[in-house]
Amino acid sequence: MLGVKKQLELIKRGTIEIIPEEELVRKLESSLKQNKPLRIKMGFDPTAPDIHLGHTVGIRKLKQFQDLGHQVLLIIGDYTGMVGDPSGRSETRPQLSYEKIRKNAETYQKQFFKILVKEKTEIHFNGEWFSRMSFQDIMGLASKFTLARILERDDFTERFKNQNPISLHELFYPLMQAYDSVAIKADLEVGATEQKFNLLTARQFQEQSGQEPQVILTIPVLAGTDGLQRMSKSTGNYIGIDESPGEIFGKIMSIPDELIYPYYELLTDIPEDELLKIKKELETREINPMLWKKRLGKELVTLYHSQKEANNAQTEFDKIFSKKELPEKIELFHLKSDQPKIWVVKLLTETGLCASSSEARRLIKQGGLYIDHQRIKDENLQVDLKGEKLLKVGKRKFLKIVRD
RNA sequence: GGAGAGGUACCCAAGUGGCCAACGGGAACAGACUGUAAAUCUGUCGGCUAAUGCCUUCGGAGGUUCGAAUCCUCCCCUCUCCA
Repeated sequence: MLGVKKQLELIKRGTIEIIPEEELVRKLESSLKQNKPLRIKMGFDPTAPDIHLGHTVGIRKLKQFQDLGHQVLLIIGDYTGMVGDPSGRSETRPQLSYEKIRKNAETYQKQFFKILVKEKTEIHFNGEWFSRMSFQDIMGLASKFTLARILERDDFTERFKNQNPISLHELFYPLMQAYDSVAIKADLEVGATEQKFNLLTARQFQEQSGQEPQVILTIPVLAGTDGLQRMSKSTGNYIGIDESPGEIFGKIMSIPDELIYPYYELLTDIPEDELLKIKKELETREINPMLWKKRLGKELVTLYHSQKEANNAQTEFDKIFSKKELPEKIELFHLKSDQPKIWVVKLLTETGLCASSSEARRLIKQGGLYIDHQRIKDENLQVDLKGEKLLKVGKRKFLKIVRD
């Protein structure tokens, strides 16, 4: 195991706060002395089936701890997921069914280990302890906290001030997350900055239970591909680590230029000195930022797929968007029809390229449709179905049609 | 339980009897431009229709009216104050 100083240096990279830092130093020292790894906790609520880049900021931090020889504990919030974390939220989260959550939890577990080492990771569902609690237990937990403390939180205050509803069950979320730490005796918990309140609550609970309180380590919240809101599935501005190389690469290319640097910093393993160089070049605009974006896309595809696929993704992108050529592979659609011709609009809806006829008409009027490289302007066109037809809809949808 | 305010399209948000398929903004989509699926600009943005047009929509259900998102009745939901 590395020395305390060296460990601390690594741990601090890319973190916002460590509270309290002296305690972490002390914990690291005693861990080293007793050769006993620290218990590092992070929780995830499986509210969507995918792990996205936003999650990986924390998971990568865990990986660091893992590499340093500490014990990583993942808490899958099957119970907290049903409540929905109000942190940073301006409205109540929709409540998910238990089945849905368990199902998401399965895909989560698979995706975690694209980053973490499975054998060295301990996974717990918080239903393990919550499902066994009686109403009495829950009341006991609730009695340790006051309304004033809960309402201190910015998100609740905002909602209250704006006269938005706050459901009672949401007030329990911090208590549940805090209790998780008690249940697994965490030494340190990693969470995004907006989690600070929940993380701190755990310290209080642990102390009251006679445990040494956990150190909290906060990491930045990753902005989504829109550059405005935090990355999340529900706002659709996310990049899932299980997505195809082409999608990951393309989505990276769609992020605003200002996001290039933060993404490098939080999502890649690029060494410090190179980071500085990138930052400088982006600021001075010496180089077209697109180039840095492409490299970023490649880094990420390499991380979650492979180097080879990363190269392919870039080649494809260049082909389609820079050179405006065709992609390598185009899906073939078998159109069932006994007519030799078909109305364009119908063709677009039948193939699922457009959701409605109106949308298809619009698209054609706007010049977004090409058939066999010819721009189609006539929305009444009857398309001859002889042989194979190549459709291009908008910039990025391609389809080959063949009549069955 | 009492008094008041509110529920409008994916989101925010105007609209208080016909000029409303519903202002504006965001998102999304298309086009132009750019060595970016960035930025910027332009356009589109309920459905069906070649089109004049037709059909469905403003929390839900009824009603008044030639005509309702707008008025009335009941119901559901949210917020505020009182208890």
